[in-house]
Amino acid sequence: MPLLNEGTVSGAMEPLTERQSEILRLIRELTEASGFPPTRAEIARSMGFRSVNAAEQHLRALEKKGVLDISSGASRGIRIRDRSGARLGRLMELAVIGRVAAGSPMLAEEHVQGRFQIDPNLFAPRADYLLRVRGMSMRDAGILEGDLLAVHRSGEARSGQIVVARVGDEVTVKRLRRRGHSVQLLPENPDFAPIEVDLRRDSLVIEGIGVGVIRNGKSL
Amino acid sequence: MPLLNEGTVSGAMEPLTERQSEILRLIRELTEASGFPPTRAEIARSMGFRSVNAAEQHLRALEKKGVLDISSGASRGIRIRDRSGARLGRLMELAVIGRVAAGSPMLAEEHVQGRFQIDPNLFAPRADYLLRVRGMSMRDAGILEGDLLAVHRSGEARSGQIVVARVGDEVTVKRLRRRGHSVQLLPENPDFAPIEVDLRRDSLVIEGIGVGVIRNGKSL
DNA sequence: CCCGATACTGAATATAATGCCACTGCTGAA
DNA sequence: TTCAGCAGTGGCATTATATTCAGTATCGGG
Repeated sequence: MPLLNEGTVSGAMEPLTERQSEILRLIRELTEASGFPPTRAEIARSMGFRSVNAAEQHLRALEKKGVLDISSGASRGIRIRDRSGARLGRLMELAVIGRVAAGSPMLAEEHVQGRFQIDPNLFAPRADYLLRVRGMSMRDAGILEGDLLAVHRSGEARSGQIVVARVGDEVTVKRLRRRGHSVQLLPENPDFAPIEVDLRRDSLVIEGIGVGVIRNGKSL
Repeated sequence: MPLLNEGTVSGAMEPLTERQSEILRLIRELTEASGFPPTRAEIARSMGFRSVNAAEQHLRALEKKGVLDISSGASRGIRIRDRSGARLGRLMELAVIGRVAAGSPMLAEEHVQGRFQIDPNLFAPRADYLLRVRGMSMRDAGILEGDLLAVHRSGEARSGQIVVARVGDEVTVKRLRRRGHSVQLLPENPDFAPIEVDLRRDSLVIEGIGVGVIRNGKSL
C-alpha cells in the first residue's frame, strides 16, 4: 500500500486572440478602478460594442479558455483566474479549503472558501493550499481550531511529520508515525485518541504535509 | 500614564458598532472568497437577516462613517475604503523583526531579519510587521518559539488582547489585562509568571496588538 | 463549398438587485 | 418625556443584469 495520492493538475491554457486579450485587460482595469468586476453592458460600452451580447460571447470564450470564472446568475460574477505563471511578481494565490466532502478531491472548487496571496518563500517545501483546521486535536502542536494549515501536496510523508490524511471518509490533520505494517495518526492533545491504521486492511491516503500555520481570526 | 504610544493614526474615523464591524468583516470575507462584493441579499442571508433592508441600512451607516463607498445604482457596488493609505499594490512587504535592542525603536533597520510579501486582507486590522517570537510563554495560545506574530501597530489595546509591550528594557508578547491602576501582562503557560505593572510607577509602552500568527519553520 | 471559430448587431425576457416607505423595539442622552 | 441612533421586518416599484434567440459577416481549413 504505497500511501499514494492521485495528483492531477489543470492543463495548459489555450492562447487568447488579440481581441480576447483586450477584453481581459479591460476587465482587470475596470475591476481595479471600481473595486468590483464590470457588467456585460459596461464591457460593451468601454469596448464600443453596441450589443451587450458581444461582451457575453467574449466572456464565454474567455471562460472556455480557462482564464475566467463566471458565476452563473450573479451580477458582475466575473473572477479572473490568476494562474501562477502569469503574474509579474512571483507570488501565488493559494486556495483556502474548508470542509471537505467525503470522496471528493481536496481542491474541488466547492471546498474553496477563498484565496490568499502568499509569498512562496514563506514555506518550505512549497505550500499548495491552505486548509482550515477544525477541532483542537493538534492543540499542543500550536494548531488551533480555525487556523489555516499550509499544506504541501504530496502522497508521501516521513514518520514524525504532520500530515493531512484521508482515513475512510474523513480528512484529518495528525502527526504521522510508522510502525511496520501499521501507521499511527497521533493527535497532539491528550483528550484525543490516536488513530491506528492497518495498511493491510484499511485505506489511508496522504493528501499532503503540513508546512506551516497561519492564524488570522479572532481565535487570537 | 495613559498607555499611549507615539504611533498615531490618520484621519478620524467614527467608531463602528459591534454589529457594523461584523458586517464589514463579512463583506471582506465574501469579497475575498468570490472575487466580487456581495449583494444586500447575500449579506442578509449570511447574517441571518430576514429583510434585505437590514443589510441596506448597515451599508448606509458604514458609508456614512467613511469605511465604505457605495456606487449608487450599481449592483454589488460596494468598495471598502482602505484606511492608512499605505496600500499601493495589492500586497505589502512586511518586515520580520528579530531581537529588539533595549531602547531602540521596533522598526529600526538593525532589527529587520527579512521581509515577506503578505496579502493585507489576511489580517484584520492590518498587520504592520512580523515579530519573531522567542520563548514559550504564550504556548497555550498557540504561539510557539520561532513563530511570526503579525503585529498591528497601535499604542492602545483593550483588555484581553494579545499585545507586544515594552516593560522597562524588555519587549514581550503577552495577553493584556487591565486592573484599575495596574496592568497585568499574562503569559499563556502555567510555567511562567504574570507580570504586574503599576502604571503610577512603572513605564509600559504598548507597541502593538497581535493580529495573527505565521509558523513556517521546522517547529512544525 | 461547407464548417467552425471569431466577432459582432439587435431584441426580448426573466430575474437579480437597488432603493424607498412604513413600522417595531430598544437604548441612552437631553 | 421626547428624541436620535441602532437594529431589525416586510413589501414594492424600478432598474440593472444576465442570458437566450435570431441574425450578419469574415476567415482559414478540409
